[in-house]
Amino acid sequence: MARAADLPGGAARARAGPALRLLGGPADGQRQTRHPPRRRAHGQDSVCRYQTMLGARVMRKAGWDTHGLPVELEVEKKLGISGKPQIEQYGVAKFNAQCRESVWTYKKDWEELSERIGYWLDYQNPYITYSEDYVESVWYLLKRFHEAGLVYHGRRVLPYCGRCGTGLSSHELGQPGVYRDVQDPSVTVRFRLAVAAGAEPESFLAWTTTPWTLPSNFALVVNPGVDYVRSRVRHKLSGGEFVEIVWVAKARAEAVLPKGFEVLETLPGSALVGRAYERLYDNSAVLLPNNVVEGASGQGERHRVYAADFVTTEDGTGIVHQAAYGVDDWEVATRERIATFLGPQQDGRFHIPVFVPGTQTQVVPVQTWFKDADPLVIEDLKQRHLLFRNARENHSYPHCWRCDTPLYYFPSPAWYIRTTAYKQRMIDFNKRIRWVPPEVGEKRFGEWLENNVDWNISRDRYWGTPLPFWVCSGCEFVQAIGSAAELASLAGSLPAGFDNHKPLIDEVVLDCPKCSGKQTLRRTKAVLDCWFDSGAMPFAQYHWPFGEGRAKLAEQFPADFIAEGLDQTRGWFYTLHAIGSFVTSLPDAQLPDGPTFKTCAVNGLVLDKDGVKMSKRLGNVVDPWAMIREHGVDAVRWYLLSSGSPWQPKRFDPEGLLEVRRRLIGTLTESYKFFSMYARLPDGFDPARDTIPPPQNRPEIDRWLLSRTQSLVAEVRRAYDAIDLDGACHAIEGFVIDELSNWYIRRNRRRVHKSGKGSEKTAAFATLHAALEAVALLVAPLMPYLAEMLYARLASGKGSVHAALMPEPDETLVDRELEASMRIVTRIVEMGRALRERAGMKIRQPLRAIHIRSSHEHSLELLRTPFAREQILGELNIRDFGTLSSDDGKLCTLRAKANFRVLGKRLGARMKAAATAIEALEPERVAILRSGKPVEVQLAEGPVEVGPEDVSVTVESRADFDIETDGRFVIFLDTQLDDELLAEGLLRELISRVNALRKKAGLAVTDRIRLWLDAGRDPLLAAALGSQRALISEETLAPELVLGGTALGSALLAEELDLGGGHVVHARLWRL
RNA sequence: GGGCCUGUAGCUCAGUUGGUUAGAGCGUCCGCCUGAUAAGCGGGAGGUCAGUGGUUCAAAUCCACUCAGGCCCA
Repeated sequence: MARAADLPGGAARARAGPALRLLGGPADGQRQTRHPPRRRAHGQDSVCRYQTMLGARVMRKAGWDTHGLPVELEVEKKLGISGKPQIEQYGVAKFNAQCRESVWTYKKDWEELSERIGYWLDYQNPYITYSEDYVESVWYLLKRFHEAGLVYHGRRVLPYCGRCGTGLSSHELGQPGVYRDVQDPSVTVRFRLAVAAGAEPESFLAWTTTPWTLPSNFALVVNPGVDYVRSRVRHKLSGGEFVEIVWVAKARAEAVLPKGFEVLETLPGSALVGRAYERLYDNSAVLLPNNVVEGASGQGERHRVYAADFVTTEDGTGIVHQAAYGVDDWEVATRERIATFLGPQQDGRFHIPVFVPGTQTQVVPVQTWFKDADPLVIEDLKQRHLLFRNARENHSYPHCWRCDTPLYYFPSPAWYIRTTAYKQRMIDFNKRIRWVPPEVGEKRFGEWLENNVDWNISRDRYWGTPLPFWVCSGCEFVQAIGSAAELASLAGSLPAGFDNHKPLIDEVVLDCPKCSGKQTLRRTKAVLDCWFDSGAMPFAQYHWPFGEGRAKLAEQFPADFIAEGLDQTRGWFYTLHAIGSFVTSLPDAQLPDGPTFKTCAVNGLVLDKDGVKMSKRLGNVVDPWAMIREHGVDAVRWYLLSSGSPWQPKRFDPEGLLEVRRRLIGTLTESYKFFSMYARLPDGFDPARDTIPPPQNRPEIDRWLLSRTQSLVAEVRRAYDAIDLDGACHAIEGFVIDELSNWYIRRNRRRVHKSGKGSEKTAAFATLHAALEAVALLVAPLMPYLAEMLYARLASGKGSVHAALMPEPDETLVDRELEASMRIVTRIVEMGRALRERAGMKIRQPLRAIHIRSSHEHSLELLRTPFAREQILGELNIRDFGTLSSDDGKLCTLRAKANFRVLGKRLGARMKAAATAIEALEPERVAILRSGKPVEVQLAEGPVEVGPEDVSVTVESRADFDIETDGRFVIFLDTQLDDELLAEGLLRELISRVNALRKKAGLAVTDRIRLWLDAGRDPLLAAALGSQRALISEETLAPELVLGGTALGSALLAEELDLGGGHVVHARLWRL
């Protein structure tokens, strides 16, 4: 098969047409190799192949996504180390070298698989996200973001492993075994009101399973819309009674408070907001600068009640303790601009001791592991009568998948891009993207943009694009670096072996321009979220804006088409959109002000046959190589693209591949074989040499197939244009199986069998050739291999099918009347077959006549054409049309049925009654309706006029002989047989049996035989044989035919053939 | 926990703006055919349209909730 590289100019084909600007989703040798077959590659490839065949120039630059945590994890595994401390110990330089190497582990396999499945990409000149040029482009982009004031430093709450000293990605949280049932404290704590209303102690009650976070408490939150009760509670103690006042959500009071509590007051949560309470602990823990909201720190008061919608009354007290170790908590802190304390730091240990307020009583010493603080805190609260309830509970809690350590959430420092600043621009641009299917753009992606939050672009890891931000240790001035040259000039010189990755880059120290050279700038330690790499590819793949990058991008921006999985909505689709929407706003970029990609085709994941996601762990992954070996690439591609909406998950069932092979591929190749077998014979067909009758001089059946072929071309092109690959598949499948093979070829076999030349035969070959060639071209984007094979043989000398132009429908060949006529023919034939079947009349037995009735005048006209007549009589083996007339209603009872859709709108509630009345209409009145006039129907509410369009008329048989009807036609057969018809039937049966004998004897289709037949004392049979010697000879390829008498010598085969109806013939045959 | 999507015959999937008896292919059963076909023809069985409630003359279709699965985000 032609490969990208084989075409003139390599992958970028120099053609006359406009460019299709494709953004290839990055290949990802690390993760995707040997993964389940994705539909993306096939879908994207098919669309591009189609565009190429329309004459477009398609750039097919391959790309490698090379950075990121998955790469690091793979290397950790390979080295047998785990976690950041061990990586540092191993050496970041060595570690990153391993990562760089590891990316290519599967390169060969990936390329080979792509090549094999026909995923047409240029691997000669791919972009690689870790390359110097790529990273430099990314730096440039980041610098532009920074210059535009869109980059800031803040914090984000992430699951953290204190032992490994690292945050975990959500992907890692999804690992099996991360969530485990464990027993944890479940405590309800009293937060004393700063000002009690009465003499009795008064508290807010809050519940937590993480007492170690209590020293870091900064606020309580309530749901403003929920009712809270102020209750008096009495506790029986050994020494007497203890009475107190507590606040909980009204809905939780029964569950939380002891029996006999007394509700004193009910208030909505909103009324509690702002109330102050006494802090549980003093600590001198780090007061976090609240960088998420700039300049916000300390504006909101600590230890007060705030409102938050996330508070529910499903568990706890309806009042929630807030510490900066939770996502919601952190949101409250930033929204309310509250400066927060942190007890345990990133190593999971308390760095500052915790004291009882106003005392020197130390509750939690320095270096305490966060989980070990739980009992210390509980014991202290108990001592101070602040523990309302102390219990333990089983719940699901996340653990580090590497080391089993319980995780905790931690507000980690992070760099952000303020995407919210140009959110509206992204929303507007999204409306200009053509999404396939549209819902993804409107809903999933649209709503994602509506709810846009700033993009956290930093990762505290090693193998990634280093963030090009140098920060002053003194004044926090940030210097963004936009190129290697800029860095070199500011630094004076770069270390030997500098490669713009960690760790060497971290040694580059710059002078702070703000602090007059006294302080130094050091690079922030983090690396870039590798999704930024992916989203930057439109620019970075050309090393924009350096060198020739500017010119190349101008040619290729924006992209016409991208395709990826639905899971990329917030991945690649978003990062492309977010980066592109910013870059196009830069005047000096000189790019069209619009979206980065114009069309986006989304496809679903492939699941296993039980609908479960494929994963190595479950062992339900389909090996693409094994599949291809067994079924072939074309079957796999067709299967994945032909069933179901491509954006929906696809259940992968190998049985389906078998079906594709049997039905479509089998039928198509056999159709071709039929053509080639006869065309290759000496008196066969040569399109170059033979005088081919022009279409208008060919028989109707040929013109029908030519017409259908053109209609198919139009339909398939429409489907391709709409990126409806499923639709294209179905149109092609229907044509090849039903029309080309099961109708045209079957109906025309005899024309081709005829020996010698003739315009009839040449016309059949030419027609078949045209249809097959069109199919080869139409399937080329979907089944590249079979298409190439067919095209090479059908159109030798014209080159690769993938370099050919997609045919355009030739309207002059389309004959809609003829197509309509054939549709009627097929319908009559189907009904005729059913009648024959029921009458016990085999097709081989000729019948005298078929009678047809129809009330559709036009249908009758179409039936009266010689073409329809020939097809029906030939296919059903009937001598003649009997009566062919307008339906007089004598054979059938007419019934009317209400057309609910039309009538329902008009009648509304009276619809039901009308339907009943219409069904009860007398046949005579139905006949009036059928003749196109309205009738009046009586309903309880009064008369209603019913027009012909308000009903559909059906017919029911009432004849005493067998008829068949589809409501439009009524047909019946004359099954009376005379000797002549019987004789012909016998003859046909005989010929069929003899040919079966030939096959049984192992003879080739072209072998000639000597045939001896003896009808014994069967006068009818004898007469039939005697009168049709020539026919028998011809049909059985038996130039030597002997009837009766003594059979000579030993035959190849001798059998007694039972022809049915008591007729038996003895047959012997010899090879000549 | 949130957003989006999906749930229709044994399997893979269609099912138009709500409208007649819910379809196709495969599989299965019965019968036929078998010299282009891992084919073809005729007929049959097989559905509480995930469930519950609602709107409506009318719901697979619209609404709400529940259950199950998927993707993404927490």
